[in-house]
Amino acid sequence: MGFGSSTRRRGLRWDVRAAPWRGSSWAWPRSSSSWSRSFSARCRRRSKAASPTSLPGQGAFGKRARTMSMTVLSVKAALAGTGAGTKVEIRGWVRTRRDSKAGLSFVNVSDGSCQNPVQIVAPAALPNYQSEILKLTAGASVIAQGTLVQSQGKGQSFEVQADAVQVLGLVDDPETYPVQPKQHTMEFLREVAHLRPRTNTFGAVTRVRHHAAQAIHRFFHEEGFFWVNTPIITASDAEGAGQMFRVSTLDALNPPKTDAGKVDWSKDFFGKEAFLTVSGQLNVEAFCLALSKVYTFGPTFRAENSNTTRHLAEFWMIEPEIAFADLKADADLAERFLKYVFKAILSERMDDLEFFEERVQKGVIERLSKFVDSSFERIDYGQAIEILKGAKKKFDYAPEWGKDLQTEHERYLTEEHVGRPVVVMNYPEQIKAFYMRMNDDGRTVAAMDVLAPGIGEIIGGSQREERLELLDARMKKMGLVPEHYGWYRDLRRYGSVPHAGFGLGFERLIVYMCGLGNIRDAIPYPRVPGWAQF
RNA sequence: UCCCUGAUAGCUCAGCUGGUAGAGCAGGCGACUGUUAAUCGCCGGGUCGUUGGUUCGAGUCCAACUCAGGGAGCCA
Repeated sequence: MGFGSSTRRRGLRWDVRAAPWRGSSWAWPRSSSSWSRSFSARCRRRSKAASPTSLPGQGAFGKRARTMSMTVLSVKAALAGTGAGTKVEIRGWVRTRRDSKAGLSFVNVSDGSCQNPVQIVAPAALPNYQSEILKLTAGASVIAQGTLVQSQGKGQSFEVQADAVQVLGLVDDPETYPVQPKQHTMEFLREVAHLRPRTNTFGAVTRVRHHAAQAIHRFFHEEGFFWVNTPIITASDAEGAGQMFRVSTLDALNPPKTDAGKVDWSKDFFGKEAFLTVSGQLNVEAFCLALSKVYTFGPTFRAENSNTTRHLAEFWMIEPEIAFADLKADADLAERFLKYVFKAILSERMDDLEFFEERVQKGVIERLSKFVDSSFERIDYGQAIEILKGAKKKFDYAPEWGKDLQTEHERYLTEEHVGRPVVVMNYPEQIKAFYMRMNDDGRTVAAMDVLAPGIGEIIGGSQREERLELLDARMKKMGLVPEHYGWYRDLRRYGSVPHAGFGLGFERLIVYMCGLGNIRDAIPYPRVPGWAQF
């Protein structure tokens, strides 16, 4: 489908500079490379005693620092002018350095607390100005102490007039330091996943991801849900949701064999075959039928060989499950849920959204704003097929009752036909999972997909089949053996009630909110077929 | 897994119909400056993904392989 509409091979770019704080030329003298070779040695010296170039009592962790009423500030707090006029300490990493003949250098420092860096004004009179400050390059770590003042220059309201700039770690060989103050492709930065958190984009993604996760827990908590930690290792005979990663302690080269010559899994750690979970849904249903409103939020693993912009082998999934509920209640929950999370990001991380708007994808803010303000349309799958058949638009795949909706169909429905989020409900039973509840028409099940403009399907859910006979019938129809689902069937034997839930890939939510073009950039360390570096 | 496209300097790219490689940024030196991706001058830097093949000659043409991106399928 492609999340970023304009994303071609090298479509997405960014750089480490923070708008509107641009970098500059920041040449530093290096008559020889000896400083770099002695770098680690100097670090060791520095850790033992105050740097010889440091001012007395200025060491950040020195004894006198505590007696000087120095306030350690985040960059975020400093830019907000917290404690203006007082002595403050800033700790972070250099983004850019600009030198002035007027006898000072401007060092932009970031600590990840917010999008923009703070400008440290370092006068040439500092004892380590020649020896260290002029050698600062992107990525170097510093602790700056000084007075937080209103900036004399344009582009920022507050800056720090430094009394001391302690250099903790310089950058070894700045020419090859991967995170340069320039545009980089997402593909390149994936190869330096340990350094990409230092870029504006990944700082912003990380902050949005955190706020989204917090908002999700807050939403469920406020609605009376309980968070259930379903198992990551599962020995279920079948879960029926894709290829699974095997978990085993057997010797892969020489496993124990049965008389029939097959691998003897009874000798394995769990006494049977075990895998990484592909879904917590079946497990959480048991808690739903006791605690009424529950959800999972945890890692999920799929061993599918799918190499796309929207699949990961390891991702985080959110799966709420509600008892005494039907499909309509499920759809209502999905609508409240998405709007709550998007509202939270709009109000809490507008600085990062503005960055995405400017550098990653135009229109992301409007897309989210419209989303939270519009009511979701609800249509039947059958209606959807009729709408698609009557559409003037030519589809690569002709819509047909009984076949699943293609991405092009979903996007037509939500973007062109309705123009806002759509919930498509009641799909043909043959294209949906065994646990979905059979409708009275005998040919559709109570399944739903939430389709959103700009992405297509974002949530999939269903009312679960709570009637044992019908559940067994559907299992058999789909070639599953009911006896393999003993504990799951028990839930229908002992006080069964109508219940429903849905699943949502956390990273897909991040992609949508940030306007990213590839899900591999929505998770700190992506795992996909052929790639598990870092 | 299938289809398409691509792989040239630390990064991003140019290199037309085959005649032993260029730019911008980054880096080094210098000039200039309360600067904001500053600007200007000079300099260093590439066995053109790998292996074969065609050719007098291959970054360029062919084949295979490896990796990457996009799309599809599967799905969240």
